[in-house]
Formats: sequence, structure tokens, C-alpha cells
Amino acid sequence: MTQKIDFLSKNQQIVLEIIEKAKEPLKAYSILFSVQKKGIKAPPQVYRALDRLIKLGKIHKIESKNAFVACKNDSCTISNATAFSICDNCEMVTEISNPKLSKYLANFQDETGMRYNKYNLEFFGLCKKCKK
Amino acid sequence: MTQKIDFLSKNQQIVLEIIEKAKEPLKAYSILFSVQKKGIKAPPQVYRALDRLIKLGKIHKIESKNAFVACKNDSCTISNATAFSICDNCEMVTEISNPKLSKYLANFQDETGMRYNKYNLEFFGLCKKCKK
DNA sequence: TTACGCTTTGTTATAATATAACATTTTTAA
DNA sequence: TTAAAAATGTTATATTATAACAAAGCGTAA
Ligand SMILES: [Zn+2]
Ligand SMILES: [Zn+2]
Ligand SMILES: [Zn+2]
Ligand SMILES: [Zn+2]
Repeated sequence: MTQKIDFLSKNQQIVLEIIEKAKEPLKAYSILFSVQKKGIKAPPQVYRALDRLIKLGKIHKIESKNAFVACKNDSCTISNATAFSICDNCEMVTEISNPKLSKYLANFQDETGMRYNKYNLEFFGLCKKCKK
Repeated sequence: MTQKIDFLSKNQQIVLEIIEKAKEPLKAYSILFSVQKKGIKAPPQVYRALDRLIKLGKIHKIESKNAFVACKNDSCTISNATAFSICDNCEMVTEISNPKLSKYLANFQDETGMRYNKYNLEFFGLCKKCKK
């Protein structure tokens, strides 16, 4: 068998649950702290789970923040086309799920004719709450 | 006086020169090594210069690689709208300068009506050389 | 000129993020 | 059952980035 695609190991479930419950992106070491009561003791255990969850599209990494969010988008089974809205003021991050945008980016072709199989887009601004 | 906008300090010039000469993105600590012969000895000196150069739009950070590239785009005086093409195989990174793309993204408005004053987009694929 | 504010620099230490390496246990499939 | 593969546990260390504070350089106004 090549790969179990919908089964998560214990550590992976624990880490995913923490991230899903969070309202804001979580850092790896804050996850580590949270899960120590459940027996996960060392960074590699967390990073391994994170890597796997990212590959499965269950979570995404916010690169500009070195933090992780749960994917809320059911169609996002693999993390190869992601777009986020990030508030510069509060910690709010939401995944943008906009068919026109994703179609535009998935089909984007640069001057040299190069095509891409993956992209990550991060938008920054002030969210509604923070915009006074 | 508020800010000298086009003058670079000594350390800033040294760091910029190294990045401009490089053919691939440079990591902060590899920059530190390179500039030690010129008297820059400690991380904060490099990171300060990097921060300033980013604010001025002279360089950009490739977030997925924690590395820095010189801006080749004259109109890019401030780092608030960036797009990069990143080869998954070699270390090639190039800044995409495509008016249609930047217009599309600069005007993008999400479902909630939120507008953005900054974005960063990273495309991944195989560059021409690596695509056999 | 001097004295003050501001920016840049220098320096040490440490925080925060991430991986290497290897031993052990668990799960899977032949 | 047994051998391979996957997941886990563990220690140590590598990599990336910032805090904190002292000293030097520079513009300017009294
Ligand atoms: Zn998603
Ligand atoms: Zn906000
Ligand atoms: Zn640029
Ligand atoms: Zn390539």
C-alpha cells in the first residue's frame, strides 16, 4: 500500500485538534506547549505532525508568521493553491476561497511561458473590526 | 528631518551589494559570513540592514525560504506588492513583473469587501532549465 | 561653539524556529 | 510469523531572529 490518505495517527490528530480549535494561527512551540499534557514532549513530534497535516491539506502554514491554521475549505485536499487574508493589526487570518482568484492564479503563465503547480498568496490589510 | 529616503548607510550598502551580486536568494547568516571581512560582525547588524532595505524596496524577502533577493524592478520602490517565481528543483527565484497580475491583485476585493494594501505571492514550479 | 536629539553602529546574550540522528515501538502486508 | 514500513520517542544541535544597552557619528539650534 502506498499511503493511507484519510487516517491520521495519534500525534497528528492531537495536533490537528489544537489547531482547529484555535481562533488564530498557532506557532509550533505554542502547540508543543499545549500538547505536552497529552504526552507529546519534543519539537520533532510536533513538526512531523505539522508536515504531514500540511501535505494532506488539513492545515496550512502562514509563511509570513511561521504559524499554522486549519483549512476550512473542504475542496482543499492538498496545499497547492492557498490564499490568505491577514490583518496587520489583530491576529486575524482567514483563508480566501474565491473561485475566480484561484482560477486566475492556477492558470497564470509568466512572460517566459512558465506554468506553476503551486502558489501561496498572502494579502495584508486591516480587517473590518480593526478598520475603525 | 524625518527620513533620508535615498541614502544608504555603510552597512546597508555593504549588505545590498552582496545581495545584488548574488545569483540566488541569500540567507541572513550567509550574508553575515560574507561581510565579516568588511567589519560587520554580528547578526543584528545584518538584520537591521535587511529590514531597512526591505522597507525601501531595494530587496525582498522570499518567505518560504527565509532568504533575500535584490529587487530588479525599478518601479518597486516599496515592498508592498511582490510576486515571485520559484523553481522547486534548482535555487532559481525571479521576481515577476506583470502589470496585469499586479493590477488584478492590487484591486482584489474579497467576499466581505475587504481591500488590501499589500500582498506577497509565491509561485512554485520547474523552471525551463529544470523542466528537462 | 557647544549641547542636544536622533540615527546608526557595535556588542553580548538569548529567544524562537526547525532539523539531524538514531533507538524503539507499532502497524501493515506478504 | 515475520520482515518491511511507518510512526514514535529522545537527545542534541542547527538555523533564524531579536532584546537590550552602550558608544559613536551627525545635523542643528541656542
Ligand atoms: Zn485550505
Ligand atoms: Zn484586525
Ligand atoms: Zn521588487
Ligand atoms: Zn530550476
